[in-house]
Amino acid sequence: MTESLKLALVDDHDLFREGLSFLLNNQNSKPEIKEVSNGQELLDLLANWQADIILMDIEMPVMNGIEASNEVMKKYPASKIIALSMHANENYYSEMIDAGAKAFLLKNSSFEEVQQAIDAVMEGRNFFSPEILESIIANLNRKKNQPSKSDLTQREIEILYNICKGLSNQEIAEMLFISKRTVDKHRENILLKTQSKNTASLVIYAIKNHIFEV
Amino acid sequence: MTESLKLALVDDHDLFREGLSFLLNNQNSKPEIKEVSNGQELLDLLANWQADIILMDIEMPVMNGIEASNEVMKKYPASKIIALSMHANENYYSEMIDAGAKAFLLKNSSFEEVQQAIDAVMEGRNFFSPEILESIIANLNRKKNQPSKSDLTQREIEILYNICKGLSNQEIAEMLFISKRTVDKHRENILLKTQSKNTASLVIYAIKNHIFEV
DNA sequence: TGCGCAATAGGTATTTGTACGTAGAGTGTC
DNA sequence: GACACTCTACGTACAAATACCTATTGCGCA
Repeated sequence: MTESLKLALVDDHDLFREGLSFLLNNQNSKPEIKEVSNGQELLDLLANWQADIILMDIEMPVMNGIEASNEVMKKYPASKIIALSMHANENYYSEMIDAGAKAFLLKNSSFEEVQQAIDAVMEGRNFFSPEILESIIANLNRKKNQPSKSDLTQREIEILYNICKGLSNQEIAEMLFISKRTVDKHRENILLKTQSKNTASLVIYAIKNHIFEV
Repeated sequence: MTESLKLALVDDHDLFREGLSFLLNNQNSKPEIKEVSNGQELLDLLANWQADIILMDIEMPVMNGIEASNEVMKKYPASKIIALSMHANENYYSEMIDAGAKAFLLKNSSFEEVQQAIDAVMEGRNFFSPEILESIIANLNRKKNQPSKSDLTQREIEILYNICKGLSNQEIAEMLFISKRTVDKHRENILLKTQSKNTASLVIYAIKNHIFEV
């Protein structure tokens, strides 16, 4: 008899996890399932139990799916990670794929798609929800038309984060022990890089790009 | 033999719905379950099939849970609505309760809590996730300490919306065919009412209060 | 060793936002 | 008819943000 599939479920929404776990348990081929509610718990789990497949949410407290995937792939490069996201957000899937995810599903996928994704990654293939594929194609076209301006430095992200918290340049300067003029300059550069024209669009950018959470 | 419980599941995330439906189906008392993916579909469904309990998501396309609850309670006042939300957002639950919801669960509740909520509403009681209760208490204290300043007029919401889109007061004035000084004044009033100190916090407020979507 | 880049900082000018006044016209309500 | 509230608008002043300059330091990479 072959060993059953070992499957880790990583999601902070207990109800979602419970439901999915139940669905997975009621297939013909019963996998061995372990549930955890964030990336840190996953790493703790994997220390003693090697998963074949990891179904991983992205937005999670303590350690999110992107960090967790990076860590997992460093330590266990053979892991098959299937990302489970709420939204077809451009940044999410590119970061998750960079981090080593083999498949990307939306939470409004059907369970059939989950099964397809599992089959695919077990055979070494990739799998993406149709919505994700659309979004990837759309992005490819966009990126060809305009040079990438969207990578902020760590310092710039820090400044932007504090802008979103409602701090003025003066206040940010005091907090970071640098001159207000330096913050002015950073802010100017951030506006340029993000192609925003004022504070309001800056904040929207920060939220869309998960630099600031509401 | 008593009739089985009639239960409507309203959520745009198929996978979540499938999982929950499966869990509900595997209890001792099997309810009759119908699934729909937004408020409009729910109303269509109820026209021919009266549900005892409606498990309803809040954030949904086409028609969200708040609008849907309002409509449902107008037409079928005996309905027992259990709200299922992603976040413990103050505005959400107060609006859902206003709209007639009898219980409020978070999606990181356990399935046991779902069962408790169903039992509670069937007996005419209310049920809230512990996190929601905490949040309600916290809000009560806040509201007692400071007079309510948070209701913006329609015009103010319109101005705020356009601020979030990155428009300057001048541009908003031109768009609405009013003086820039009037927009200045509106903006000032909005800052006051929302207790924000600048554009950045204003945008955050707008997003938190669903005046602007990212 | 030279190059690019991130982080720092200043000069200067203009635009935009914030703050505190006042006030009329319109609407709905008690 | 008095009152409350919204939308409109202006005066004035100061604070903050935006725009376009230059420039030094340090660090890593080719």
